[in-house]
Amino acid sequence: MAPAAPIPGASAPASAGGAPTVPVDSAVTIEHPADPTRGDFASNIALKLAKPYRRPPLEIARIIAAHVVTTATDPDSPIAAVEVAPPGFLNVRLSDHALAATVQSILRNPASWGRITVARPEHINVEFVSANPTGPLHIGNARGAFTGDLLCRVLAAAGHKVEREYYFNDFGSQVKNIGASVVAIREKCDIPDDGYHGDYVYDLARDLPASVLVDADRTGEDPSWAVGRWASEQVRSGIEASLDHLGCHFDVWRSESTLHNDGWVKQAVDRLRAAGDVYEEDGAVVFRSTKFGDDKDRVILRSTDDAAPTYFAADIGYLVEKFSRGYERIVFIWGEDHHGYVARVKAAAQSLGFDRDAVQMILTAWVRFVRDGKEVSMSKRTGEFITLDELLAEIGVDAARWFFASRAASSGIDFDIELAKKQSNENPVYYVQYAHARIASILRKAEEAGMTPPGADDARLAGLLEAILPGVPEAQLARQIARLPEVVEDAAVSEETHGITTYATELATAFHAFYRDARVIDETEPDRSAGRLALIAATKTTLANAFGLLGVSAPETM
RNA sequence: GCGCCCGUAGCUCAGCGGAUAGAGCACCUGACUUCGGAUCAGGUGGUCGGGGGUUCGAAUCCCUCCGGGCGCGCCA
Repeated sequence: MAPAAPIPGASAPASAGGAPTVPVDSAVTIEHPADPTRGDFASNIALKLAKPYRRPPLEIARIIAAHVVTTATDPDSPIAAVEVAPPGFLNVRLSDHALAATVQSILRNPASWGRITVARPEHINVEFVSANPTGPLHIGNARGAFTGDLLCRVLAAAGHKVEREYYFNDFGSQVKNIGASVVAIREKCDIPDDGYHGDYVYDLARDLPASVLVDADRTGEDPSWAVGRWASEQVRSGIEASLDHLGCHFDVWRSESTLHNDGWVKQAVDRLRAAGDVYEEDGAVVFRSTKFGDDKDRVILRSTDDAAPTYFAADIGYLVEKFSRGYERIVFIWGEDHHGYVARVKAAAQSLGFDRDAVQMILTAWVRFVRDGKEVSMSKRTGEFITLDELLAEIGVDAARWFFASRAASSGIDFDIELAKKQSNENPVYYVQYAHARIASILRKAEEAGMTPPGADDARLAGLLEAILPGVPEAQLARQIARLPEVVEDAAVSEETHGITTYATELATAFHAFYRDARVIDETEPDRSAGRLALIAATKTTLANAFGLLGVSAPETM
């Protein structure tokens, strides 16, 4: 739940003289106790120091607590109390003053609430989806879209500079295959065995402009290629429209052919050669990837005259091209069926002289598509699949985003669209959105009653907030609000986003509980009402910003 | 055969070295003459796949077995 935060400088203990130097590693953590009555933060540092100091953890904890308490007598200290709990935890409680200051800062600058700056911001390229434009996106491809879009939002919120990229193949035989399929339908012949059969292929055949065939005829080109290029561009722009509908935008669309035409592939092969990491075998050129930990060496050219590069060769060229743009980190989001590919791409990066750790692969687990409890195979070739568009039409963007955001990338999903439709009304996203709409409603009502929440620069704000925070409902809500930045950090570090949906749900629960116990609009208690209005305004901002991380809408009414 | 991922409540999933293993859905019992009941309070439900080991402490780390998924083209 909480980040495993190393404590800076924790190897310099405060006890008098003769203290051993204690190596502190990531095993020392500060986290939120599962039980909120234990305080706002808990650390296991005393447990970790017990062994090197050869003292009981409880005793060490008491020494540290005594030291912290003396500094906490300062009225401006954010720490209100430090407690020691068996077997040696240190539990720290935040002061109302600190909580009030947090709420105030949210109201002062709502847009930046939850945005943080990590220790080392990077320029990161994230490539995802990258489905070949041979058919519309189906829910299998779509997982990468959800995962990648969410990751990019989180990385950006954490202070990284992020560029989103889609790589598509317009070079290989699949292009010709879809062209041949379209041509076959057009000429009322049977679709070839390796062709495509979905309804969209028939639509393409219907929409194909005659000029494409005429031009091919004039130049003497195989019409399958000419039609294939036309068809794949149609499909690609359809994919872009689907992703747009999802709220997922790409900064760069890169085609494989540009890598070949602009010389990146050749340059990459030359560099591998210069590094002495290629050899020739059976008339092919082979990259010695085993030198860098791969299981076997990989063919990069199918002949020795620099012709016929393999798909892998294009990927190596792509690595060179991407790094030439100055990224410090290059992330690929792949389906787990590509896991065998990780070692060879990292090997290539290393041979090319790049940091292999700057190349990172995130693998998403399989989505099994089930209908009536039985698996249905999805295939663009057979045309049997559920498209992203259908999914979004059936259950809506918000419910779909929440569904995928709630699951770890590594967690396999059984997707039953009938079940998803049935359950979409039960999707927790509505529960959280309801909390947001309810706050909006209260704020509207307050305005009608002539009560506006105190502004961020209202001199009375701090005092009004500190006056209400001793209240249990207020304090619990404020503590939930205050967690957003660390939730963002957690998500950015772990590169998993489901903590955000969990957090948003917990925040909504905290608000609903507050709503039950604390009446906001009360003309007889103007000061308390003003403080509570400020608190729920900050809650609304926090919910809205969490939705922003998820790409989910924040409705004023439902 | 080799490699990677995954087995946690009836279902879908969190937790990934700490304090009593959690949430949503489902099921059961309650709660509105006041700011939105798409709500709230409570309850039923678990050999964390099995077995060893490491540790003060294991769902979490290591070994092993069982079950499931995915890879192991000069395809893309």
